[in-house]
Amino acid sequence: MPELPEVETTRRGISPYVVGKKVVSIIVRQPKLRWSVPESLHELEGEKILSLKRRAKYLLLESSRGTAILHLGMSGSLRVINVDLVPEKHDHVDIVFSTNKAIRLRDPRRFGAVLWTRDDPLQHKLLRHLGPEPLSEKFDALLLYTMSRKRKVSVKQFIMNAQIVVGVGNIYASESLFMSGISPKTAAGQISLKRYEKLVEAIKVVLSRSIEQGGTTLRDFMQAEGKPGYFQQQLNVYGRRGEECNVCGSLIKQISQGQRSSFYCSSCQK
DNA sequence: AAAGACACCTGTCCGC
DNA sequence: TGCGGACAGGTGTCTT
Repeated sequence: MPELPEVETTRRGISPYVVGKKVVSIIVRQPKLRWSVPESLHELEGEKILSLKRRAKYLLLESSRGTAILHLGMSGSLRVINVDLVPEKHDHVDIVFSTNKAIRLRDPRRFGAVLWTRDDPLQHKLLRHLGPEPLSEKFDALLLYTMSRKRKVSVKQFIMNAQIVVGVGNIYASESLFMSGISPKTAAGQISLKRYEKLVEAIKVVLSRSIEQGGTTLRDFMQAEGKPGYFQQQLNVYGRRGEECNVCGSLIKQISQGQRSSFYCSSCQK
């Protein structure tokens, strides 16, 4: 479900209910997520949340004793609720605050994660080797150009590789490639610096626009307060197989790359 | 080292 | 209308 814009939308939505608030309890109804929820997570109980940060698609709830690391996987969402709201089937974890509000993790497919670290979360095994944030200055055309030389992997899979750049998931990879006029099938190593400049600009524009719109709701993504995202109205190719290209009218194609669907316009993207 | 396949899990939608 | 199968917004791990 969530790519970077959806995770960032979630972070902004829950932030007022979390930062500076005291955790009174953590309820784990289903510990079997992607990894088992560790017992040590309860070290957060009694602690005040000092900050709520995002790195890639991970959310980091920092306290003086350690940091909870949350990931929403494919189907996870976080909602702000009143503590007495009856949990439903896939509501696996609640972090309850002294305000009588809680953040509730719902995740039907259970590809998400809730972890705990006492150390610098950025040095955690899962975060340590991540590439730059796409909306930071560290992410630029020269980086993509340099990292891609001699690489035969398709450009679409290349920009979805979190070691190269984080946060570009399946929707926004297709959308960014459309905006920059690059075919998803092109080998990463064959793309010029000039074209990577276009691609980097497109990734930044697509992601920031989506954040402004509250993310993309395809099926079930909801912001923390229950509203859907609105960016799906601006999708040019994702999920539009067989429909007319908004620019040239050709029919949008769908192919499979690395067992993920890619959507593109074969006349606008070369 | 890079690239590809597969794993994890449940819900929904498509085609017959 | 019902059913099986394909597919879904992610990513770590194993094999080649």
